[in-house]
Amino acid sequence: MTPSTPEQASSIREKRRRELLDAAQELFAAKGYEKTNVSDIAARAGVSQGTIYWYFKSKDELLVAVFEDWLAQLAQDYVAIVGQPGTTEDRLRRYARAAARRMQEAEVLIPIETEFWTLIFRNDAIRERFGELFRQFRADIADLFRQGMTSGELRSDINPDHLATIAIAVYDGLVLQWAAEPQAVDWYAITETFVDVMLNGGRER
Amino acid sequence: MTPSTPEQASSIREKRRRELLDAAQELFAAKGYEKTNVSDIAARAGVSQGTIYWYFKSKDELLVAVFEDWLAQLAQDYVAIVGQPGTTEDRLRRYARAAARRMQEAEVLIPIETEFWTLIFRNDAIRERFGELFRQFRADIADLFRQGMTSGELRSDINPDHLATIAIAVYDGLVLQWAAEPQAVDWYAITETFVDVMLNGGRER
Amino acid sequence: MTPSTPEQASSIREKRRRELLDAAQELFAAKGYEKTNVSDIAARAGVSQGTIYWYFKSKDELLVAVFEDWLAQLAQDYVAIVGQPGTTEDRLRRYARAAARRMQEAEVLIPIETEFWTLIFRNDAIRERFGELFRQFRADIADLFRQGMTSGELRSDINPDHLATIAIAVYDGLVLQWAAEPQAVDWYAITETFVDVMLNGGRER
Amino acid sequence: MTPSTPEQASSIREKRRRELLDAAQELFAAKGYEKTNVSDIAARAGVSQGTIYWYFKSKDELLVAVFEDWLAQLAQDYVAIVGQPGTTEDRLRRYARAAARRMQEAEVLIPIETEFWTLIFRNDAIRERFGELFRQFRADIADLFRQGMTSGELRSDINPDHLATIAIAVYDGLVLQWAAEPQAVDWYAITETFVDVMLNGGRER
DNA sequence: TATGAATGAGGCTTCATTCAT
DNA sequence: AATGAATGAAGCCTCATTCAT
Repeated sequence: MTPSTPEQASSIREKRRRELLDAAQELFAAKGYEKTNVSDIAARAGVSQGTIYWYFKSKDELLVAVFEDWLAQLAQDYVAIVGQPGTTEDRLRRYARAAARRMQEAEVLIPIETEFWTLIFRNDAIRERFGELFRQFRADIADLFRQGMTSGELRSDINPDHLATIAIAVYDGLVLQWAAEPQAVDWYAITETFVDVMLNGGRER
Repeated sequence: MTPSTPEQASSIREKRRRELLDAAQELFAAKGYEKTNVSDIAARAGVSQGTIYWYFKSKDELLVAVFEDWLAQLAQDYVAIVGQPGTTEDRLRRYARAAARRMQEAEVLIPIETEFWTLIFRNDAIRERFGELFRQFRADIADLFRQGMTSGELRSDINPDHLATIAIAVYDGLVLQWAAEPQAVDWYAITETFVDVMLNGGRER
Repeated sequence: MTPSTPEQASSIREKRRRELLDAAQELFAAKGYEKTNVSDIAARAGVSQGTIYWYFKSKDELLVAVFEDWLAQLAQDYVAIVGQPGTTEDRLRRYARAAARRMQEAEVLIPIETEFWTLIFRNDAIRERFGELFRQFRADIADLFRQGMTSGELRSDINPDHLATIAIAVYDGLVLQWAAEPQAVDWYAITETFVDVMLNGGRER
Repeated sequence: MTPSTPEQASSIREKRRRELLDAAQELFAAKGYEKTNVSDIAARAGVSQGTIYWYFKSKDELLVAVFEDWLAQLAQDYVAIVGQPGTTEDRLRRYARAAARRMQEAEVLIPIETEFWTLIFRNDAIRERFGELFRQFRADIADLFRQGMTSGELRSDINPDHLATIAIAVYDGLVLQWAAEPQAVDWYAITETFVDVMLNGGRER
C-alpha cells in the first residue's frame, strides 16, 4: 500500500500543515508578527515560500490559524483542571498552581500571548474568539466559586463573577511583569500568597 | 513679526514636537506601531514627511519618545496617589480606585499599552524602562504594605513584595479582559470586590 | 467496462482535449489571456491542474490551439459563402449578411478576437497564421470582384484587391465600435447601407 | 530665481510625469501591458521604481493615463480636420488622407491601439471613454454627410450615421490587416479607392 | 492517465529614509 | 526649518510548470 491512499495523503497534509503552524508560532513568538516574514517561516519549515500558500490563503490567515491552535491548547489545559472534583479551595489551588506551572513551562510562548493581545484591538475576528474564551473561562471559575458559596466554604456576599475576573486577571498581569523583569516573578511563591490572601484576607485579626 | 528670537524659535520647536508626539500616539494607539507609517503621522500633524526627521532621528526613536511620554504621565498619576497619607487600607482603596478611574478615562489609550507590552519582548530599551517602572512601582506599593504590617493593620506573615506584584498584576490583567469584552469589566465594582477580598479574604468564617 | 480499447481511449482523449479547449476559449474571451490562469481552466474543465500538461505542452500552446480552432471555424464560415454561385452583387450581399449574422450570433466570442489581434503584435506564429487568413480571404473576395468586372457588372477601373481589403476591414472595424458601444451598431442595417453605397455610390446624380 | 518656485517645481513635475507617460506608452506598445513591468518603465524613464508611485497610484492607473493621453491626441488630430471648410467631398478626402497619413506616421503606436481595444472589454472606465470618443467622432462625420445631403452633394436616402460608422470602421479594420501583413496595406492607394467607391459606387453604368 | 503538492522566479507595491532646493 | 521628490530594499503573493505517487 503506497502512501498515495487518501487517508495517508491527507495525513501528510496534516503533518505539513502542523509543521507550518509550528514554524509560524515559533517565529511569531520570537520576532512578532510584523517582523516575521513569510520566507522565514517557509525556510524554518523547510519548504518553499509558495508552498505556504497551498495551506494558508495569506500570512494573515496563518496568524489566525496559529491563534486558534494556541487557544485550543489553552482551553484544554485549564478546563480540565478546573473541572476536577474536590473542595473549592483545593480546586482553586490546583488552578493557580496549574497556571503557575504552565507559565513556567511555556515561557517561550508568552511573547505570542502579548502579540495576540495586541491583535485583539486590530482584528475583529480575533477579538470575538478571545472574548468567547474569556467568557467561558470566567463562567467556569465563577461556577467554582458559586459551588464554594453553596457548600458554605466561601462567603456568599461576594460577586463570584468579579472574583473570577480577578483570578484570571492576576495571571495575565503577572505575565507582563515577568516579561519586563523575569527574575522578579516567582510563579509558585506568588501563587501561594495569592491563594492565601484570596481565602484568608490580608487583614490582621 | 517672524519668530526669530531664540526663545520663540525654541517654543515653536517644542510645540511642533508635541504635535508630532500626539499625532504619533494617536495613530500608534489606533493602528499599532507597524501599521502606522511615517507619512500618516506627518499628515495628521499637518507637516510634510521630511519634517519629522527634523525632530526625531527615526520612526523607532519616535516610538520611544511616545513611550517615555506615556510613562511619565503614568508614573505621575500613581506615585502621587500612593504617596499620600492615611491608613494602609485607605491608601490601598485610593490606589485601586485611582487605577479604576484611570482605566475608564483613558480607555482609548489602552491599545497603546498592549502595543508597548508587545514591545517589551522586542526592544531592549523599552524592556529596561518598563522593568524600572514596575520595580519602582512595586517598591512603592510593597512599602505601603510594610507600613501596614508595622502598624499592625495587616498580617505580617505575608510577603509584601508578592502582594504588591499581585496588586499591580490585577489591573494589567483586567485591561486584557476589557479589551476582549469591554462590557464585562466594570472597573469600579471589581475594584471594590478586589479590595474587600484582599483585606478580608473570601473564606466564610 | 473500462475504456481500455485504443479507440475508446483515444476518443476519450479527444473529448477531454475539446473540453479543455472550450474552457480555455471561454476564459480567454472573458478575462483575456494574461488574466486567465491555468488553474482556472483546469477547474472549469473539471480536471486537476497537472492534467492540462498531459494535453498541452504549455499555456502558450493552449492559446495557439484555441486560436487555430477558432480560425478553422471562421474560415469554414466565410469561404463557403463566398464560394457559392450567383451574381457578384448577390454574393457580395450574401457575404455581408453572413458577416453580420456571424457577428450577432457570436458576440460573446468577439473579445477573443481582439485578444488575438493584440497577439498579432506579440506572437510571430499567430501573426503568420493571421496574415495567411487575411491573404486567402482577400484573394477570395478580390476574385469575386474580378469576376464581376469581367462580366461587366462592376467598373473595371478599380483595384479589386483594394476593394477586398476594404470590405474585410469594415467588419473588423465594426467590431470595435460594437465593443465600445454595442447599441450603436445594428449589424444588419449597416450592412445594407454598406452594400448599397459600395455598389451605387453616395453621390447624388 | 532658483528652480524652487512653485511654478517651476510644478513644471518639473509635469515634465517628469510626461517622461513616465512616454516611457510607458512606448513599452506598452512594444510589449503589451501585461508583459511590461513597472521596473522596465522606471528604467526607461531613468528613475527608480518607487518614483513611479509618486506620480501614479498603480500600474493600472498609469495605463489609464497613457490611454487618456493617447485619446487626447487622437481627438485633436481628427476633429481639426473634419471641422475645416470645403465641400463634403473635399473634407471626406481630407479626412481619409489624414487618417492614412496618421496611420503611416504612427505605425509604432498601432500596437497600443489594439492593446486598448482589448481593454475595452475588461475595463469599464476605458469602455466608457472609448464609447464617448466614438460617439463624438461618429457625430462629427455624420454631420459632414448631412451637410452634403442638404447641399445636394450627396444622396439623401442614405442613413448618415451608418455611413459615418462605416467610414470609421474602415480605418480601424485596416489597422488589423496592416498588423498581420504590413506590405499588403498601402494606406494612400486604398484611401483613394475607398473615397472613390464611397462617392461613385462600384457598379458599372 | 491523473492528481495534488511543491517549486521558485518575478511582479507590484509599500515605506522609512535621504536629498536638493 | 521645511518641503516634496526620490530612492531602493524588501515583502507578500501569483502562477506556470514539474514531480512523486
